[in-house]
Amino acid sequence: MSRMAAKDRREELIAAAFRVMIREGVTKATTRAIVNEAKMPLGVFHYCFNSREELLQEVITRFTDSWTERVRKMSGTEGDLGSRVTKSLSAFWESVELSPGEHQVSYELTHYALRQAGFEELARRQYQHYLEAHQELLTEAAESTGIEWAVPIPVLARYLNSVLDGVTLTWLVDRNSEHSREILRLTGEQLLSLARERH
Amino acid sequence: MSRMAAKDRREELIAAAFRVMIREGVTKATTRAIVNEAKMPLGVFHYCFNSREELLQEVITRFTDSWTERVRKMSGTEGDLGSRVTKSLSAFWESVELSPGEHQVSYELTHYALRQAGFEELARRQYQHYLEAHQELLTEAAESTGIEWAVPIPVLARYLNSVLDGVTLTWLVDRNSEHSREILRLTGEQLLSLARERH
DNA sequence: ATCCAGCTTGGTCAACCGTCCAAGACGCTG
DNA sequence: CAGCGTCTTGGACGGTTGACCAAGCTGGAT
Repeated sequence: MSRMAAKDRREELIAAAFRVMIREGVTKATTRAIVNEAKMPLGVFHYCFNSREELLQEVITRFTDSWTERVRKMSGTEGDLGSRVTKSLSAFWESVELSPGEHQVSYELTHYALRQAGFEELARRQYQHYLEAHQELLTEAAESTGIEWAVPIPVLARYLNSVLDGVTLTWLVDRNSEHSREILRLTGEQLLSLARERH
Repeated sequence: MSRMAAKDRREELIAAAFRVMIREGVTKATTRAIVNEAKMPLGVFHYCFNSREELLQEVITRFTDSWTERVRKMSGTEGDLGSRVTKSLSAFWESVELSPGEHQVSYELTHYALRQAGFEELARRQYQHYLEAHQELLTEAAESTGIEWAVPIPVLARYLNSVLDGVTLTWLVDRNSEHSREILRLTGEQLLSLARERH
């Protein structure tokens, strides 16, 4: 194998682990499966990482960061509240149908973290960031369209996050795209009914 | 060990497996952990089950059946639509806070089934039954209070199921009971806004 | 040219896993 | 009591896993 800095190898291993997880699930992402995917000898693994858990931790944090960033970019910048909400929800759903594996892995990682001693905080941080991203989305939408929400933003953000989580999970199981889209449309309407003129 | 029919041992093993899963997670429910929990020698396992998968399959189907039955019993039988909805949602949430482990295991089993070859159908059946249970709940509530839903029942049932799934999952991570209850209250209101006089 | 920190590699280890089996013990039936 | 289906048990097998290590290699600094 050509010589490579440990830092660079870490990156490639993380990317390889991510691919394996999407293809075969988190539990199947063993040290051997990962180095095999990265086309590296087994010994590399524990030269770059102290443990498999350390890699998993890295995967989780990167996953969280990349997804929150993507949520932030879903914010539309023009049009009235209705079209902005619709556009955001459509963008979300597009990402789900485009890469279902990523979302499936996301759930698996959450449940893995909830069970793994010392990882609970990572799961909490994950959802904390999701909720904050949705809060920003709602806040910005309200401010730039001159309305205010009839419900506290943190609660509304959690409502939004929950619906998206639930509809995604259900879709991952039965792949009913038609009904899923209907729910997002319905959710959009419900959201609009909670907006009122700023007093 | 005192003599016992294989059928009876199967039941005890299933129950033991269930306890182990709640305590330590689905992946930790190994054949040895299960027989140890049931205080039986290891050899018993493959005398009662052809494989670990066969046990898992049994656990999943029983879990599904027991939960759908519980959902059906959440249907209130008196009062107007508003109080019935509130009561059902409260009953649901009570069950979540009372036994979080069961719900956590439910998610883990779903994701396990989605990855296990030949188990996809089991996961589909699980959510199919949940959706049907919610449909019955909504239908019965509408009929006995003289209203009709402004949205097709299957879609509304999926909406309800998604919200409950999402809020439960989020709560399992951050345990924010206050906000979770707020969401259920909000969901109840949204539901009521979708009910109209039968024409 | 020498040196040395950093990188590479294959093999090895103990632990754990699902599965299987031989040999025996039990208890009902004829 | 003899026979036989059913249950019981401890041990064993092959495979996989995370982790570790000794030995060698590489390439830039001195």
